[in-house]
Parts: sequence; structure tokens; C-alpha cells
Amino acid sequence: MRLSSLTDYAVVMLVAAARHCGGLARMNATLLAEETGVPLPTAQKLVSRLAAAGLIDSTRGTGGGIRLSRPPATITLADVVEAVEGPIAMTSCVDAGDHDCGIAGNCRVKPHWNAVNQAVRGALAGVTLASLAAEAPAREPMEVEA
Amino acid sequence: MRLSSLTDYAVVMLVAAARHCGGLARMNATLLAEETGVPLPTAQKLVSRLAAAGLIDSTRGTGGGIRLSRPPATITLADVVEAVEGPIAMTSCVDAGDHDCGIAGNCRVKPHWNAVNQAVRGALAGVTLASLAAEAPAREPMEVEA
DNA sequence: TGCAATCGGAACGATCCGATCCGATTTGAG
DNA sequence: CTCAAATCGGATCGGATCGTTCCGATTGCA
Repeated sequence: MRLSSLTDYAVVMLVAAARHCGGLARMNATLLAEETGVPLPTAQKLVSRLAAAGLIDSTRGTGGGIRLSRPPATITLADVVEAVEGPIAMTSCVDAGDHDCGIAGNCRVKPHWNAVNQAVRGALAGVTLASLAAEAPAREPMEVEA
Repeated sequence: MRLSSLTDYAVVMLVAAARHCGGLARMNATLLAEETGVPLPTAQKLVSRLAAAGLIDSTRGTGGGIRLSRPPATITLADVVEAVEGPIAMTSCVDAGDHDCGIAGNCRVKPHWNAVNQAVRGALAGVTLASLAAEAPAREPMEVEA
């Protein structure tokens, strides 16, 4: 129940990109890496994935770089998670299809996972890059759990 | 963005336990294992964790066994996930406290993760063992994502 | 035409998770 | 009271995934 560090890095990088004129300014992976503290090779790999997912546009060659392909307000955490880690699926039951989980026909739980997935995805889709790039929220810090 | 297989196993086992007279009948890990298809050693390990978390009561000795410590309607997926995988924390930022993630003071994203965690936890807390033990839901199957 | 800077893919290492095995503890029967 | 059976608990081993690093292919400008 934890998303990988790569996803966290990707979010931080995209937020940094959004802060640069809303991502309209062209920048490169190196700049983002030294600005966010993410290791350069890792940042390059993330850029590749994000470009493949269509979240950013990458231009090769001298003076090339990357750029957000959409306004920050239209990019959500759900998009980032799916771009980096693949589809949001809590269990292997729902995405691998029918790779029997040992209980086969007796599994009454499986139909419920989809509802959970939808709820989780909805929670992630409710947070956009624009809101992340803004100042720290005024809401109380609310601890993770007592 | 995927919970471990152990959690899935635990859910299936608890649902099987709930189906036996609402978990009031005393049973053992071996019976649950062969009923759910979970490997026996793994099932025993899960029983240990669930007992440590207080979700089930375990009795040692001949004729002993395990039993749900609470009614199935009061046990949620959030409880199971936390019992098996530890606290629900999407990123290492929020649970490890201050083990600098490289961006330190510049991290404007961190305060938002707590909101995401709360949303995800709420989604998991909305599903109880009682509803999982019931027949397949009448709601449409709703695919994971188009 | 040559060079420089960039993205893209492939190989290595480390860490975490899952499965198996063995020992400690406890109850019931003789 | 002693023995024996059955259970939970911890420790060890193997596998897989993730994260990092290095190298090659491609592109645009001078």
C-alpha cells in the first residue's frame, strides 16, 4: 500500500516544471534533476516514461528539452501514477485477468476490488499539478494517523 | 500502487472465516489454508500478524484455533491492510518523518500527501468483511479502467 | 560537414517480499 | 504427574521487483 519512490520523484519533478511559467518554458532533465535533488539518470528515465505517457513533450537535439504537454490544472496524480507504475490495480486479480489466484470460482472478493480501485483512483484524480504547485494548503496539517 | 499479495490472501482468509458462522466457530490456520488455497506456511504467518493486530484471537494447544475477535461488519479493509502492511502511507515522506527526500524545505508537495492518504484510507474503510462475505454485489462489474 | 547535447534502451546491483523450515509453548489424555 | 499431540512464533533461504548506473542512437545548430 505504498507507491514507488519513482512516482514520488515524478510528482516532485512535474511540480517543479509547473512552477516554471506553468511548464511552458522549455527545460531539460538535467535542470529538473539538480533542482529537485532527484539523481540525474533516474530523472532521465522518468522523463522517458512521462513522455511515453503523453504528459510531457520531449525534443531531441541541441537546445532541445521537455515541456508539459497539458496545463497543470488538467494533470492529476492519477495520471502520474498510471504513467510511472502502470494501471492502478490494488490486486493482481483485476489486471492480470484470470491468472488463477488459487481460489478460482470461490472468490467472492474479486468484484469488490474494482470498487476499491475506483475509489482510490478518484482520490488521486482529485489532486492536480496546479494545486500541488500552489503554496502549502491552508487546511490543517492533519496527521497521517493517530 | 499495489498492495502486496499477502494482503490479498489475508482478505480472502478473513472472508472465509467470516463465512463460518460469522467467525464465531473456532477454526485453525490449516483449515483456512486448504479452504482458500493459500499456502499453509503463509497462512500461518498471516494468522500471526492478524492476531498481533488484534483482528483475530488465537488459542494455542491441542484443539486450539483462531476466531474473529470482532463482528465482520466492524472489520474493514483498512484494518486488514494496516495489520498486514503497516500504516497506510503512500510515500516514505509521511511515515519516515524527516529522512530528507532530497528536496527538504522546497517540498511543497508533502502536505498534500496526507490528504491523499486520508482519501485512500477512507475508500478502504468503506468496505467491511460483512459486505465482502456477502454474495457478489449487484452493482455493475465496472471495469478497472477503459 | 562536424560537433555538442539530448533522449532511449540495456545491464548491474541492492533491497524488499514471499515461501519454507525448525523450535518454543500449551492443552488434553492416560 | 507424565507423555504426547497440535498449535503458534521466529529465523533462514530463495526469488522477484525496484532503483541506479552506464552506454549507444538520434537530432539540431554552428
